[in-house]
Amino acid sequence: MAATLCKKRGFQFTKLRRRILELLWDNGRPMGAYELIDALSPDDSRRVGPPTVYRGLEFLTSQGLVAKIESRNAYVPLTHPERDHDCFFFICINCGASAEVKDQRLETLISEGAAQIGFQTQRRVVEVEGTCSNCAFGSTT
Amino acid sequence: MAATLCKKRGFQFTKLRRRILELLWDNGRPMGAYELIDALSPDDSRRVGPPTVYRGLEFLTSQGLVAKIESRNAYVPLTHPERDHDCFFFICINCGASAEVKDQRLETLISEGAAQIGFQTQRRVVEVEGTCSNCAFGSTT
DNA sequence: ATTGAAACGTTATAACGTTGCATTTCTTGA
DNA sequence: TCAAGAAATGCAACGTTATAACGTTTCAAT
Repeated sequence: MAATLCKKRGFQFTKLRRRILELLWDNGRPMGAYELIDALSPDDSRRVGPPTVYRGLEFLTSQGLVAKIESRNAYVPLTHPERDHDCFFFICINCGASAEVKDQRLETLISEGAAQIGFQTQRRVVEVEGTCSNCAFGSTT
Repeated sequence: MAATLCKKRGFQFTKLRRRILELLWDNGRPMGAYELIDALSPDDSRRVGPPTVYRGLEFLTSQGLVAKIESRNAYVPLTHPERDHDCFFFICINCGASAEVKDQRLETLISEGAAQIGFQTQRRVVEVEGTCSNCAFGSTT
């Protein structure tokens, strides 16, 4: 996991942070914070608390390793932690799969609109909800 | 309020719905559901319950009169209920003001991207967080 | 070893949203 | 006009998502 290397920005890539990131990658679709809590909590041992997970997510988000899907209160791992661009997402309302997209033109368009009203952009949230090609096919089954 | 007329799509524009919409317009910035509950509840009389407000918001949203700002769990009144386009928003993280924008090019760009991956778009969430021109000026005070 | 900062654990609680069912209001049609 | 049915609202309880407050552990650097 190249993530470990990325952590040489002077921040610790702790066991907790690694586990959260791995869970997100393994899961394949956005996970809620409490879903992560369940996944992080072995049946036998003590259950981790919400703050633990939220702090982990906050850190990973600050490093560009994870993004929150605002329209679903769920979190996804990102493929481009190097660059600090925001990503855009297509999210299937049927299967929950989310596709990360980076579109320079979209960014430009938004920045342009912002400039026109003297708005200083700090974060872009672009989430497109709909049906992915897989689920569209199977819809008549 | 032209909203009343818009209601002649065969739906009732009840007192509750009207009040919620008026509160949103009067407030000038996004309001949370529980903020609306407070505003709807006169000190003397009985307090309205969450379902009441959420149902109102759901109706107004379905009619294109209100939109939810996903990144803030808050709701804003819309200026173009006639057309069923999604709107885009610039939201000030300092003062909370939100500016509604309709940009055909942005819509086109997103639809294009969707088409490329065989994605059938149902709803677009575009929210740009940052600092509005007003707040940027005052920032050194 | 000591210490100071960062990370984590724990409990409680705030904030946001939904379910299910009872009651009221509105409409419609004899 | 009035009964029947549909739509809307009232209400209590509950579920989900997120944070506050405070204590403990870990770990790197002296």
